[in-house]
Amino acid sequence: MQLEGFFPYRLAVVADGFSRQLTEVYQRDFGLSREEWRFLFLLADTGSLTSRDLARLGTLDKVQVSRAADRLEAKALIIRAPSPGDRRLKLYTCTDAGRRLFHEVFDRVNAQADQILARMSVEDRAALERGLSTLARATKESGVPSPE
Amino acid sequence: MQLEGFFPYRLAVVADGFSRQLTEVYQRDFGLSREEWRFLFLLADTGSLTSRDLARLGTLDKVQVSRAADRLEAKALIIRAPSPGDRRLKLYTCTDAGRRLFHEVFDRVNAQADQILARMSVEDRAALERGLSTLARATKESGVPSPE
DNA sequence: TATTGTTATACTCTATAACTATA
DNA sequence: TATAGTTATAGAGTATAACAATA
Repeated sequence: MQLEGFFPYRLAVVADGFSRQLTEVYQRDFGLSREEWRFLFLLADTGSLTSRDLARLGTLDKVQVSRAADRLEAKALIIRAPSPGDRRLKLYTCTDAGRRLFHEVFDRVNAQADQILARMSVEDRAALERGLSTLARATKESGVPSPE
Repeated sequence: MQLEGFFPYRLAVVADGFSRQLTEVYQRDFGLSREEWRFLFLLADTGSLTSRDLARLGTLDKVQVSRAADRLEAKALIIRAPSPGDRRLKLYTCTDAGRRLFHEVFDRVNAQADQILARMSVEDRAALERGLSTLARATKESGVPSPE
């Protein structure tokens, strides 16, 4: 067994290489961290979300959410307010500037992703989608001891 | 476009989740860093490799190689010697203890990976392999401005 | 002069735990 | 008491540059 042929290694290297192409765009060109980018992404097209929603939907923990919120608030891209129902929770809303920036960044990131994915045939992309979805399910089922 | 459906996000999350299951084994149970693990992997079944080989084959830079070598040498898992041909280069060789440890770790890591992959059908695994290979090629071709 | 391996440094990320305020 | 958000801290990882040895 060679390292290059070892599936886990290939997955890690390919995912990292692909991710790096996109990270460069939102980080270098727009000064957004990965957490800020995910945060904006989730908020841009919804009304408001709580920290809990953001953490769950964006695969972030509460510390990451809190710190990303600090920076996004300082840039006036989001508004942070106590949640009416339960005042321990915070409710986040995108500002117009936040929405505008997100769409600008999204176009650039998406274009970069498409530039890569367009080099694959439709069949290969479909295979990747399918394989990725089933791997996601398998990983989740294996990590969380499945109910029997 | 939802974040959960955004391909780059899904790829990053799935790859990270899968990797984490394996990292735990070689890190928590055997105290190996990712660099040490890759280093041992490359060396276990070959005679000797130079730093340059290890860097290229293991997607590591020269600093990572040098530091991983420090730790592996301290554990007596590898031997480091100047390369006869060009004495600026170092030549690394696995000790018997290194080989033994590698195979022990490999069995455990592989079992963990199989536990996840076995939850996928043969077809889904084939799709994943195919998709991953073509994505690797597409990413490489896109990153390195292709010769025209 | 250029390259290799090493060392140094600063920066970011990650994980964890304490702290506060609300419930 | 339990939970949410914040803040603090230590450790790991990353990127870059300086440096000595060799070519």
